[in-house]
Amino acid sequence: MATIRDVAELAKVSTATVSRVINSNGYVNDGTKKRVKEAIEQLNYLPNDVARSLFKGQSKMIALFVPDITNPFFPELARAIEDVTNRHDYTFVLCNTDNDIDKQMDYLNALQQKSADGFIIVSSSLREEDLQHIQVPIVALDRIISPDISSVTVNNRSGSVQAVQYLKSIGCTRIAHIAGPEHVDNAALRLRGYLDEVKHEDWFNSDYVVSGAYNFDVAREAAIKLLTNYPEINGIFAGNDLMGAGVLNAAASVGKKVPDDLAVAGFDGIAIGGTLTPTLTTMAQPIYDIGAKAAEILMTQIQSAEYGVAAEELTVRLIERQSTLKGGV
Amino acid sequence: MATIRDVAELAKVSTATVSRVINSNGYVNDGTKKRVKEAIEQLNYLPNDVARSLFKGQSKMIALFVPDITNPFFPELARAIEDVTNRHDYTFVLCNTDNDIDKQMDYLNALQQKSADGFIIVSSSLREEDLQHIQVPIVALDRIISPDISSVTVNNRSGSVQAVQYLKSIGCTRIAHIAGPEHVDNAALRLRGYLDEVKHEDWFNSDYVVSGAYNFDVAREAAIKLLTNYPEINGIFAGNDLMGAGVLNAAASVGKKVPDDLAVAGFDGIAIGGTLTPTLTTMAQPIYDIGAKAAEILMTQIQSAEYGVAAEELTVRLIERQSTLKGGV
DNA sequence: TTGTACGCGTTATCAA
DNA sequence: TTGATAACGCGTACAA
Repeated sequence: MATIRDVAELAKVSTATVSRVINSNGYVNDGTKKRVKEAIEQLNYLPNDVARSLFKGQSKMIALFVPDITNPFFPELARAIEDVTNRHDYTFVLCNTDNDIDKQMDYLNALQQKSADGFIIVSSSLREEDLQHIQVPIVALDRIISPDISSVTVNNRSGSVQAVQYLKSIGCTRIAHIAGPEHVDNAALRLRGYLDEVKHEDWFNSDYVVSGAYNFDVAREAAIKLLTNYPEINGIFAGNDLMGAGVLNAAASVGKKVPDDLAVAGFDGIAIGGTLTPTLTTMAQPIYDIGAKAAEILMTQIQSAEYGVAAEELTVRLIERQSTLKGGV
Repeated sequence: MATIRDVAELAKVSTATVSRVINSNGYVNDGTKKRVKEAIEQLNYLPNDVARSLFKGQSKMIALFVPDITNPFFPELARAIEDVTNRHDYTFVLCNTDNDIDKQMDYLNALQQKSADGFIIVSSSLREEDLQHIQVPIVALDRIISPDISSVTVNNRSGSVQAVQYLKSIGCTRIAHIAGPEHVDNAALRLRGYLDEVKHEDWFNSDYVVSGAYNFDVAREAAIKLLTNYPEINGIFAGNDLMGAGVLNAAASVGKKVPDDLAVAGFDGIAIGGTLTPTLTTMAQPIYDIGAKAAEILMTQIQSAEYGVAAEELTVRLIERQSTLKGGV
């Protein structure tokens, strides 16, 4: 690897001049500029980013923390963030945290030692105080960690209301809910939204709410019990698409036809919803937009130290698919 | 952020001694060692990795190139690699290449400038000559780029043979194949495996092979046509699980019951196969193991310059699920 | 318009 | 057993 000194020698100038040419900084004669550029070309010179980082205290590197990239919600999010990151000539680091506090703290330290310029964090365990020693911008996703930390979220509660209203509108008269883990903010909000819309119905029964743990198998078993014990149920709102898939499979097990006997809607809008049989109606989060927005906010905050705190709430939208469209499939 | 000099001053020693303590290098008196450690503790000192990298020419950072992390095959792969990477105190960089040559070259250059220590590459476009200027270890996944570059692959061809044999064994007498893109190595191999097993059957008909482009919708449409034109087909081997999902949906559209009228098997063993209705039988690649193996090889090669070339071929294995198990669902 | 020289924070060599 | 110092490659005051 050629260094700036090699270029300087070949072009018969000082390293300072080469540096000026590279960074289009300060005055440099057109003739010498040309000589320098030729030398760069000839030596196939590329500046050493590590030396730059050491000097600047910045690495042009940002990191995304997710619990597990294997969770189908995160790949699209990661893709969006990486796209923006790359467009700005930043490097994208991915960290799987399993929501483990120690792991997150370790990543945080390791990346600070590498002069990482910012973090985008999806975590249901990290608290404000865990982040206080971080000297670079942070954007929280999916939940608000503190009023001092920028965030991008969606309208989970009203989105759920909308989903349940939709199920009613297509004729469902007994609607159950498969809920996610109580301690996860968005799961709690989605349950609230469901309750907002059904708790005053005379048919409402608290047994219509069961826990599916955001997990396919758990949701499947829960749905089988539900449909067996309460055959009158003709609509299910699942707290996420993965559990929606479980409900679909459960329905087939107990001989309920979807959507004729039972309408099913999920939440999230992950890609697999469109590959199920029947394809799954869902309240879709604008996953790509969430990631892109978060990355843009982070880029802005990195560039201008005093940017303040951003708090964006994006909007979910209904995607109607076969699981609620009678005469579908 | 405290520096090594701050620690040195506080402990009344030179930076050299602090360095020795940090890296357990060379002799240092127990008493002074203690003083140094206390100073480190007190100042909350963490060594600056950028300075270290500059000195060593290594960054403790490796990168994974995938076409698109959104493709459901890659998250589990990425997870495995990141797990190993993290365990070795390396940082994991993720790059989506879209299989675009220019993008890959750009990433390669950018990461070399950052002194990245190694690359794991999934690419159907990168050629040996594109990689010749890279000075650090590379592991190729899913296909062999050159005999000089380490690789981890699976037995696509014999795996496909096995899949088709299995379909025969459960009673399929007319088996079609939805193939992936011809120019993708593994798709070509899987097609070969299918042909190995059926081309001499008297019922074999070249129209039984259709292209599904490794895409859900394309495969779905292709399968609908296939099942409509050739109602005698009672088994379909899809070149990957995504297309298998498309076949499942197609079957529902044309009123074919899976698995009773039609058995379906896919390839890859991605997680969504287990969330479909019916769940999808598949020839599963050991995705996590592939990633972990690749990462281990890379780590070894980074540590010992002269390690030679590794070429591992792992084995796919059949996972029987509802789509081929009569009496299932 | 250009060059000199220092500093960014480490590690390793050499001498003491 | 410890310390002074050069080097890693770059960017920027400051001087010329």
